Amino acid sequence: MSEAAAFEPIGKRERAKAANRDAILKAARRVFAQLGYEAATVRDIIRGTELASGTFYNYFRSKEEVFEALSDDGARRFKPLLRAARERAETFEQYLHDAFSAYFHFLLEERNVGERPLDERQPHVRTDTPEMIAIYEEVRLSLEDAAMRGLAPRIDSDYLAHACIGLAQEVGAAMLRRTPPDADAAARFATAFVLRGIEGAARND
Amino acid sequence: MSEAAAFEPIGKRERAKAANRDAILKAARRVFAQLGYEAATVRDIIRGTELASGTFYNYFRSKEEVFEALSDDGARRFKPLLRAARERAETFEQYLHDAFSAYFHFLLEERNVGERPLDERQPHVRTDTPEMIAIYEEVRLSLEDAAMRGLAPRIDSDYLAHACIGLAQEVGAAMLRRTPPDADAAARFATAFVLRGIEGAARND
DNA sequence: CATAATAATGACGCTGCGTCAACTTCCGCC
DNA sequence: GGCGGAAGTTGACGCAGCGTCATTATTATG
Repeated sequence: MSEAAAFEPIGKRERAKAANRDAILKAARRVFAQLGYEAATVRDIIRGTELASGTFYNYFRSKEEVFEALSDDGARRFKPLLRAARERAETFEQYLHDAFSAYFHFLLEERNVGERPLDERQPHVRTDTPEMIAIYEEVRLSLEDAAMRGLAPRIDSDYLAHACIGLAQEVGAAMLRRTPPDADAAARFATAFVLRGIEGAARND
Repeated sequence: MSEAAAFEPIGKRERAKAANRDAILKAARRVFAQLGYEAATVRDIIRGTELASGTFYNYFRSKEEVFEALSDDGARRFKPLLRAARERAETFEQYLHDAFSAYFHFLLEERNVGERPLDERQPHVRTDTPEMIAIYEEVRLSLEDAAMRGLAPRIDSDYLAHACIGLAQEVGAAMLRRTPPDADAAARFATAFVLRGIEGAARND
């Protein structure tokens, strides 16, 4: 026992905190999926754990903050994929395809983790957490970078980034509604669309 | 007095109902703008009127339903603009431009009506009301129609419609954040982008 | 082992929810 | 005109979730 403790450098306290935080996030994911974000309450979340109601507030200030933590989490897992696509890409088209493909596959996986039947009546909520804003920046920088290197025409990169993101969001949502969802097809669509779209928009600056 | 009443065909009851419903919607618009949708409560809304709390529930089942009514309202006002653009258009490009232009100008006006300082920290909420779904259908049909008549290539019209809508939403939001917002520039961007984008996507079917 | 530091607990007061019996207002009819 | 009933309004009520905080339990430290 004592040896086991010796092998474990971090304190019991620290471990418990991490575990609690995790339990809350896991429960929240479940509850949001089941009841929908709007209907869910802090009490519902905490009931999904072994903890007492007061404990929740040692970790998060509100339901909203939990949601942000979850989004942030997703964004944080996704960002490296995007960056990898950027670094790996040799052509602009390849970058676009990899980025969209990564996003659509990511969406698929996330949905499966949530394993909800996806009852499409609940209002869609989207928060702009720091990590999500960072993703926007990543996209914008990639596009500007490509423009700099002559791979893509110069263009209003702010609008362009937003156009790509909006497109990805909506096409992604549409993809998820299909049976079976085909992330690769969606990625091909988006890539082709944006690739030529940029040329069109460039002509118009 | 009696003549005035005679000139007024509809009953007092009916008029009061319309007025109450309207008062609630107006108050809700104000409250949502001021406190943000999430933070707003039914009580806040009803306090913004002369009515009693119970009366609210004679008109709406919940805050969500009020929000849907407001969105529906917006969508209902916007739809004719879209349809007009479709009927007026002689080229596909013109249709696209008119549609985007209508949307971006519509956004600008709606914001001014709300006259909020637009404190960009509140989460963005989007509900798919019947009227908004109808708009999606309108867009999709327009695009299919254009494809049929050979004005635009045949293409996955579901993805395409979603791409256009997502693009319009995000670019529209970005436009609103600029000072001053330029709806025409945004419309030109979106039109050019989509016009060529479609060609690219078509090649990929 | 004693003591301090830290975190978990759940009862508490408060606020908003949706309901409903009582009340008010309006309409149709004699 | 005025009476009866339908339609609509009202606000108090019971209930549930909120966020807090004094208390208790657990862990770290010397």
